[in-house]
Amino acid sequence: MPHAPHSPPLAFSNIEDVAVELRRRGGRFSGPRRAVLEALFAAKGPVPADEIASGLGGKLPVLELSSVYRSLEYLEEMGAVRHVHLGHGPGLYVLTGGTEREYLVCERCHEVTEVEAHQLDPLRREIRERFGHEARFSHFPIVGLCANCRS
Amino acid sequence: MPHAPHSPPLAFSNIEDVAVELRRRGGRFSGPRRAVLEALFAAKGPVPADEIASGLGGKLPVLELSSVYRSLEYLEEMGAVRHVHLGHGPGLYVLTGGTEREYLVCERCHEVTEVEAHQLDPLRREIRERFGHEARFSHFPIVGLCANCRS
DNA sequence: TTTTTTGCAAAACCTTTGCAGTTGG
DNA sequence: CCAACTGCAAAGGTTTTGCAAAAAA
Repeated sequence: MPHAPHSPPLAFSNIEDVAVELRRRGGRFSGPRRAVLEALFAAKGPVPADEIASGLGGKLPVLELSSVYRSLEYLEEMGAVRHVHLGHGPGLYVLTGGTEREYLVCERCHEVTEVEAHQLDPLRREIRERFGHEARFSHFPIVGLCANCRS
Repeated sequence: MPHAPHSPPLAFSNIEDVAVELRRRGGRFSGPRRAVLEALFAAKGPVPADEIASGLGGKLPVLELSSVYRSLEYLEEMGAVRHVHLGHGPGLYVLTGGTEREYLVCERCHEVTEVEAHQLDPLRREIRERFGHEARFSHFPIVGLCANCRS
């Protein structure tokens, strides 16, 4: 499947893959780091740190919020995780790898539409040609009116 | 949450125009509101609330930060002001009206490029056709690598 | 005078940090 | 064992809020 995003997509398809890379870098695969990864693998979309800390509503271990932030920071540095800001709330964390997703948010009903990154490639080309800027829509969403709210 | 005024872009070209509309809505044209507007008219780009509060570096009156936030909120509700988030710092406020501007930010060198809104119309069309979403790029920037950092 | 708005202080919210103790390798 | 990591507590940065006093109309 030919989609060539920008950076080499370290696709970690399971927790053990992350553990291996983490140890390769001299890191330790601690309880909290494992639990954060479990939460992220279990989550269906981007999640805030405090939801991870509270064990995604009860099924996973409860963690110290500051440790969650530190784990997320570490995992982000190693490229296993990224975060997005879809509005005014807290940052939301997702696993990288697999099919990269980007976000459209409706400013009226706040509906969030996930799209696969390569679906925005024509836009990226347009922007590159026009402004020389290589757009990633990976940190902030495209905000506007969804089809419903337009009418 | 991103709120852009959906109604016709009221273009206020000077402070008195805002004052008139403000009073028409039953509001009062107080000292702080005037000072906030002066700061925004004086600023060359989007500015954070605390810079407005401190009189843009000395030439304008010093205001209470909470009053600045309240004034900005009011002016935003009446469509004279909007705010953007160009990164992880505080929100940045700008006047609406006149030539609307949108922003491209380089994720490496943090350079901010202002573009006139209509320059993004082809992108908007593309997005509308593809996702039915009427994009405004007015609240978050388009983040990516600028021409320089790409090479 | 009446209602809105301000100033101040305090809190709320999200995130980071210092440090002593614990733990993974 | 020892560096890396965690828990806890505290602080940092941004924005909001409650309330009595001040000011606009």
